[in-house]
Amino acid sequence: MKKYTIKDIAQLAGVSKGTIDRVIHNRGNVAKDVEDKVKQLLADINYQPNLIARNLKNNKIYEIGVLIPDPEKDPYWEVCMDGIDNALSEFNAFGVRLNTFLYDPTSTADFLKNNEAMLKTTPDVILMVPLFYKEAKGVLEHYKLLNIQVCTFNNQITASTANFIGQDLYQSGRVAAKLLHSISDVGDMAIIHIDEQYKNAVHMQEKEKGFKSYFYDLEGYEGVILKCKLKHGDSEDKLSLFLAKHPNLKGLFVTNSKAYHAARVLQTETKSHIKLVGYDLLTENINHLKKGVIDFLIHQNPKQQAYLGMKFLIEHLVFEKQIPEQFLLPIDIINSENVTPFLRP
Amino acid sequence: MKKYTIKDIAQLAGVSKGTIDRVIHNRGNVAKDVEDKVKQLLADINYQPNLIARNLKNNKIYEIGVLIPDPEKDPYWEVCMDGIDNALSEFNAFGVRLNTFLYDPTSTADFLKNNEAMLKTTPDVILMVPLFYKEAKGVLEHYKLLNIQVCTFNNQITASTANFIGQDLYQSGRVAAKLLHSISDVGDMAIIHIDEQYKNAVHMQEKEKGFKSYFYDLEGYEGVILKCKLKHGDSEDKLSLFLAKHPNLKGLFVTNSKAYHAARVLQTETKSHIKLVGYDLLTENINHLKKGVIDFLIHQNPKQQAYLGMKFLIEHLVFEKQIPEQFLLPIDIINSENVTPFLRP
DNA sequence: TCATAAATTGTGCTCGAACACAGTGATGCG
DNA sequence: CGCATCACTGTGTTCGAGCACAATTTATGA
Repeated sequence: MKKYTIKDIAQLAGVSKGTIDRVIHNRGNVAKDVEDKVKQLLADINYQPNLIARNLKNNKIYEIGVLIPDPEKDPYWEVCMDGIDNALSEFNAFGVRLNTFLYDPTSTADFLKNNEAMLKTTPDVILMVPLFYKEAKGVLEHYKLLNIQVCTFNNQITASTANFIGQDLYQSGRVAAKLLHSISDVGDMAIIHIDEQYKNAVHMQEKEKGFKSYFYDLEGYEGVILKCKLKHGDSEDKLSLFLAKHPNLKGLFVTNSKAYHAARVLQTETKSHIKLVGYDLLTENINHLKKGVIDFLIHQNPKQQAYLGMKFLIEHLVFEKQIPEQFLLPIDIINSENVTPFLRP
Repeated sequence: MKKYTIKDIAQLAGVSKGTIDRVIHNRGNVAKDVEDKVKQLLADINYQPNLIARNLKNNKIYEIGVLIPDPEKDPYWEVCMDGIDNALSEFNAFGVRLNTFLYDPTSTADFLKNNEAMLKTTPDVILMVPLFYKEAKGVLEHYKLLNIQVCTFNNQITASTANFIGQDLYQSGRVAAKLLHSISDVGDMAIIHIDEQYKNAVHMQEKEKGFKSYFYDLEGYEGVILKCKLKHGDSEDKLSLFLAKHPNLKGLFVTNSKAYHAARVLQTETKSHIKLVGYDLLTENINHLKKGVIDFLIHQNPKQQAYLGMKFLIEHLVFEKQIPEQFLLPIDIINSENVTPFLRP
């Protein structure tokens, strides 16, 4: 069995392949009746152009610019590189090259500096984590002017045209709430924000809203939802005080990957009646999960996010596929027993 | 920037592209010194052949045989077709055709009959669910003789050469145990097998083993692990009796997608102190999950399994990619709050 | 030494889509 | 009529790898 080719169609229509090509690409210069006839024929046999042949001419190496936070500054980003490498090795036969730029996640200046450096490599497409709202917005507009296709992940910049890959953070807050509710005794809950500047605030605000909404929706819930912001350095002492002040606490929800700080406090103070839910599969979090100090982790799957971003961009370049405007990953619930398969390469 | 082509390498080595081709494919008839030199060169520049050009000649339509249980007989299989369709539409430009055969999951004869029918379509590769151990083993051996590449999913036939996609069932039993342990009061646990013939027994046995192992590993656990087998028709009455007989029950683990049967019983008897964990996102299960009668579902992701099987097979045909011997999906934990994103198309 | 076989190497065509360019026929206009 | 213009159509080349076959060089034997 053979696939239909342009030549076959030309023969069927009694014209030359040049005319078929003109019809397919709406290049004009085709007699109306011939055009209609060919279009009908194409529809009838459901013609699918051979992507392999279509891309044969294109033997350039595509440059992919990658602009993400430096894993040395925050280990959360380590696994992203694995996801990118996975995508790269899957598509390495299609001629793509990476230009990776790592910026300091605490410095907008460094973000802009690395962006400039990346643009110097004249990327065809860009994969980025837009940590800083204002700066990222400007940068994205610049890309648009340059007509560079972008994929963003992890942080959603609202009202932007960039294609985004990530999670529904509001809903993930609700998931955390449901988990804490199902494992805790009746009592108060606390939302703990650790080590986050205002710049990243959208993140934690969304999660906080979702978390609260779950308990507000509950009928007959009598506990109180507390909130506690901790800063780098004094976080564990401050949390200790917070726990002492609220003896009726039954659950903690840490809104980012730093749940291990809270876990340390709970462990040293042997408060095993306080349940703990956090985010992300950092080694230290996993250790506490296995010991039972952390009860659940929500997996934001940064690796998969980065992988998908790369995949979308490459398939866009090579096969002219459309990149979805928004791609939300499922919210993975992790406990001590199902953590291992999620750590696979 | 250009990619290295055979022509480039020929020029670099000072020979013709024919010779390069002979070296790459070990076709012989190349002088030893030239061969060494070219091989060195290939390694130095890390030559990657252009897969697009390599496959250009191949304009045949590949026939993919699909042999899976009939969703009309068991709704668990409904979503498989979606996964297959997804893969198909992703790769439809590469010329693949599907020949789907649905067999009655309760009849080995029907399985064999449909297998015969499928083989009549002379498939190039086969995707199948090997429900029945003995029959599937014979069928797989037959495929091997015919030199047909196979992907199996959902059920692992041990000691077979077929490429398998699925989950670690032992571990998923442990996950269920951990979940029940974290949400239940201290008391007895029961493993409920519903509607399964001995033929599918490997399934439930593995899950049962995992479930038990979790509690046996626990230090100081005082509850009892009970077991209850239910058959079609009388399952709900029998479960009712079982619950009455064991007043100290605190958790139920249903080892397949039929947790909704148990949920109905718990609901009518208003035994909300008994927690319930089951498998799979059937509509009825989800309804009970949202009402809070089922506490957690473990998602076996049959849709993703089928999708991956198709993807592996097509990439094998089109790009000569290796199919992994075994591909284990992560064990997804689902509660009422994170269920929605998992239902997406 | 020369014919012939064997070993090695080079050439040219194929695949399907894309596109530049050449070719055809009809019409208009001085 | 001559010729330019226009609308449309056909032809031929390109991409990179693969492979058949031609061409060349080297080895062998009488």
